[in-house]
Amino acid sequence: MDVSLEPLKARRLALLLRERIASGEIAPGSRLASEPALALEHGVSRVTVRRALDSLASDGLIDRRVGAGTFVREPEAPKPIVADFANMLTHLVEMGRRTGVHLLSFSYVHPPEAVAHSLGLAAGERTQRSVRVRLIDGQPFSYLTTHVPERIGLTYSESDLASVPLLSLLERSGAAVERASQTISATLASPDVAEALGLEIGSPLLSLTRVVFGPDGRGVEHLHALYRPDRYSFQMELHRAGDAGERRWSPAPARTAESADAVPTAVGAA
Amino acid sequence: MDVSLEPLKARRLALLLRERIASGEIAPGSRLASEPALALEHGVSRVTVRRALDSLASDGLIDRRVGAGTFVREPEAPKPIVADFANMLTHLVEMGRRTGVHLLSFSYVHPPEAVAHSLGLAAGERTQRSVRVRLIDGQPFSYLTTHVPERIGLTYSESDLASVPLLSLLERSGAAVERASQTISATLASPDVAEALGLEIGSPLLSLTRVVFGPDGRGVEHLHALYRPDRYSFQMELHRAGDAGERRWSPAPARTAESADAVPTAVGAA
DNA sequence: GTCAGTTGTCCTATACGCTATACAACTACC
DNA sequence: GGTAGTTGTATAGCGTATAGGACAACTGAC
Repeated sequence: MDVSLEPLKARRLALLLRERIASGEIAPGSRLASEPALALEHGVSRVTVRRALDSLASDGLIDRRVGAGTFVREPEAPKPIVADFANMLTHLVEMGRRTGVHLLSFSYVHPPEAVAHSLGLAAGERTQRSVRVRLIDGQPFSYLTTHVPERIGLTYSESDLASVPLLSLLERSGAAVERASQTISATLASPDVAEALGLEIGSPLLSLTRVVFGPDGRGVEHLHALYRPDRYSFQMELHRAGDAGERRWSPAPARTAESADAVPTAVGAA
Repeated sequence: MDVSLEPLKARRLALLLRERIASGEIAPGSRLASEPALALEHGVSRVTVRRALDSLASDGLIDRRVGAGTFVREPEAPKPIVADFANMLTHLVEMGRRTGVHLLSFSYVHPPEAVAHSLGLAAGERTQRSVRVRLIDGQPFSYLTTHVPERIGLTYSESDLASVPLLSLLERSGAAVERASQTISATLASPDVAEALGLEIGSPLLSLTRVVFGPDGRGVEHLHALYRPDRYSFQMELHRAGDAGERRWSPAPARTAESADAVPTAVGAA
């Protein structure tokens, strides 16, 4: 995908409509508001509206019919992956086997201070840094940047990383994983990430930062993952735990990956 | 909040630099490349570079000193709220008491198809729709849209909703909550949400969709929440559960809100 | 102090995103 | 068939982002 120099207002409107379509707020098959109506609604000229729609049309999201209107196309979309939480890492390992991986970068570096601190490294200690893109059905859906302390990273090779899930490699090397801490947030696609994931710059991304610790309490892996929200989201079930008046809840070891995939897409794709 | 119309190339460069700073790739306190150097490196004019830097400076990310250079400022982090997962709803109830709420909208409507379906409503059945903005320290951080079946919504008033947490209202009305299903994703700020949260249109947002069910299996509440990622993020601890070779993990009833706030800001604020 | 290098400010010229308007071709509906 | 409403196309003009250059004020190192 070429870096499309889409102007400001047009780009914003395109992104906004894209989101509404992806979230099901505008149902597939239904007619979009007319170009003049959209222009009025968003306070832009019709030319700008058309540029935004051009972008959606070229991505096959909408169907324009002269004299009739523009319609939301039925998504031939491969259903998004829904990651379950209760057995999260298990699921990830399975996924690593089912999906493809592109290794974009592999090197030993001095990690950013934040990474070094979270891993508990000594000053000046190096890490193995890898950047990978995960694919499902040939479509990229996640952009992973990992840092592993050099002493551990040396136990496997670059080609290992391109084929075997990292968690398996870590266990194989004897660096047992004991616990992990992770944070979920949201961010925008920077140019390099956008290109790798086939997105426009400034598209929304799910962001996950996970630090995995070994039994000795030392950091084993620092993962920064960026997900395309239209192809990947997190799903969990909460069940009541505790007395009636207590209002305590806990995540439940919910459904399997298969049943989770059967979740209504309008919810799962949000 | 004025919609700052940041141009194309400047915006891109600003985004890129913002990411490099946030990720720690450019360490706090260190000097940035000079403006002419950045211009050359990114193939833009110095004017454009300066516009990008203006944006970062106005956000307090960098410090420009005439004759010396521009430096990455030490983040005086306004600590973001970190929501813990294990006891999620409990935390939410507590938060509802500590934080402020603005009720933006309150009405009875025919819900979108996706909402009606997830709540298990009959065709044509109405819901009570409310839009609220949550504040912490007077700063908005979440935009909540809820749908509650009409029969339940009638048990409390508009003013109740503006002061008492919705979950408490539901329990007070006898509609005991049994389990919930939720999905986490990411999206962009639409104009109305952007204004309510004090953001620019197109800013990234954490998106959470939760459907709460009663003991009879019927839907009690449909919540669509949008969070400012710089003020709110999700945090969880994962602990190994199961045998050594099994690689099973489960969320842990982790730390309290206080200790969670002590998480390195570079991670929590990503 | 000297000097290379930095940010701050101003200028001109060009490129282009955006608006506004008009009209043609087409479609769905009455 | 008529008609209102739609998308497709073209035009002109305005505002502004961008490029490129020049100079001043300032800093830090030598």
